[in-house]
Amino acid sequence: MDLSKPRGGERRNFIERAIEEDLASADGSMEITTRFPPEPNGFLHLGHAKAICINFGIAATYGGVCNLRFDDTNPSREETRYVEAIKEDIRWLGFDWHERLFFASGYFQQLYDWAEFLINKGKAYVCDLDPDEIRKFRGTFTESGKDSPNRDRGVEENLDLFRRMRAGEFADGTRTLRAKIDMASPHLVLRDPVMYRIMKADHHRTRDEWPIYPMYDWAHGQSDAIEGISHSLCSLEFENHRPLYDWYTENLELESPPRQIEFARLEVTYTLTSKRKLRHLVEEGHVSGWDDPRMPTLKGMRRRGVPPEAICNFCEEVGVAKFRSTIDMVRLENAIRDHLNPRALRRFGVLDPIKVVITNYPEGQQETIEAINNPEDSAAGTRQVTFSRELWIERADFREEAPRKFFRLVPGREVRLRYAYCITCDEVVKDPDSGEVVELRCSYDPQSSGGRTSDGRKVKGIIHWVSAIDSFEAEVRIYDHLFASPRPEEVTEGQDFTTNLNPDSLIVKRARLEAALESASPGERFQFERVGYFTLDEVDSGAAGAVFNRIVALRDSWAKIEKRKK
RNA sequence: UACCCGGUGGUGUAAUAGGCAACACAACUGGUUUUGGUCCAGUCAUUCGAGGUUCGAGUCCUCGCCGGGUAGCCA
Repeated sequence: MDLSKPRGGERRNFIERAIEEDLASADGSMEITTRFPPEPNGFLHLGHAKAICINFGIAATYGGVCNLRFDDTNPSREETRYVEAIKEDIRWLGFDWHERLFFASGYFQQLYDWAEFLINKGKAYVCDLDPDEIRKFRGTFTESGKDSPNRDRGVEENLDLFRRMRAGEFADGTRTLRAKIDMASPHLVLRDPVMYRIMKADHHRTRDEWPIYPMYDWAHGQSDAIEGISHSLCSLEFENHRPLYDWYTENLELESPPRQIEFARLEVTYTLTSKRKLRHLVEEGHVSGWDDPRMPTLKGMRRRGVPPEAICNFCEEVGVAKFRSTIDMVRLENAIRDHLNPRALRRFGVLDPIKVVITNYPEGQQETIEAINNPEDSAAGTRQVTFSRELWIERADFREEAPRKFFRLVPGREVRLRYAYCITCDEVVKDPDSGEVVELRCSYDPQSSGGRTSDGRKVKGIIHWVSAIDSFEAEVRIYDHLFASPRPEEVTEGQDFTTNLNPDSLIVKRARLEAALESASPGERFQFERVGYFTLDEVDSGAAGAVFNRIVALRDSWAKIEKRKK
């Protein structure tokens, strides 16, 4: 996907259509500017990726820019470390805000001045009600609210009180500045919303400069306006706030106010995109951290080995709409495979090794065999793999009793070892106590070099293998969905969403990998043939040995057949 | 019960000024293949309901039905 490519002839989503209408009616005088406005109180996840792709993508499509603006209006939970982490994640995804890095806290003075402007116009007042009283005065869905006793304070008194709020004269929570709109409005958000609250907290950027902080509604639209945002794209939960968003820009008498357009946030099966719940998983130790490869956080997916391009392609493919949909996780997995298939170098990795001895292959002998690095890309070249008398193959590629359509190794049957020889299983050696198969004694057809039979007989089964001589042992982590349920948030009453966690979301294997993998470096992604895509775990690989993460499995139609039979 | 927003195959997203419901994924068939991968071909919906306007409605109007959101000094 190329986000910078104008989509002239292509289909547009409802946001693009709205923008094109605005562009047309502005008659050349409008420049498209968007913004991605995270609150620095947590790490970015898959849901944010969609917002990032939309905002940066739209800007690129229409030749505009996208600002990165931290919405840091609530110091009680925001930290600089999140600012840095968020910047890193956005860059990793492949987007660049250039010099357009902003903070809502950078506008505190302008916001304050605007507040006085509204007070002077008689459109804002200082209210002495406490939070509980404000709630009671607000009324309900069906009953209108009651005016605050302070609603008709004079301008001078309001100004005086507001300045004293700003000077820090009052205790936290004792007063607010509220917009004077309409306590009888059917839109609850318009019933004299709070603009400022008193909060003597240490702000990550302005420290103790301000004892009052603007509310989201008062800060966001105005920040948009200051930055010249043309289209403020946000998720559906802000739809109810749009009348207020517009009220502020109207009453501030701003020219060319930004237009807010809401879209449905990304929802994916078998996972969650709730900051609060993800935090719970981390804090309760259900995962190893924010970067646990099973987490839908960008840090987690990065460590897992998911290519950022796949995430962007996925976001593009699933589209943008106002319908609250849930995307099937297989779509993400597919996007990952689609991106990796033409790129990832092929290697052999045996996850669950079982020893094979080629009884008619001379002891001590070995040979090197050429293997293709990527059949999808001839430029990727070839590599040498070692063949020897003792090999490892996948336990799943052997059955004592072959089910129907099982093409792999079975006593008395022949399979091809990819790029090497055809072998026949002659004998099964078991552990006398456990009955477990510990070794397969096979014979090879010396005429079948490269897997081609000299007599033209067909050998349908083909399996991967590694030599016992130069393969090495490594830990391989097989990840599955973090949750066993497609909709983890749906729980029977009295239960917690963690009851939906998938107990098998991580399975650790002691694998045997081909020698070429020993030089794997962080960030490289491989396809272990017939198994899946893997990458080196940057955190846990070390002197004690390599650790590989499975990014995603290969499609497995044999598994599908077997599942269907049950 | 007030207000706001939605409803197109199994899942999503489309459908230029109303003009043959398209694309992708999933599923199922089959083909190719030294990865049971990839790739290729085929099958799979009368658009929530009822009226109305119109030569013609997924698109426009009316009335319903169903789903989501909103009563933080969170964002």
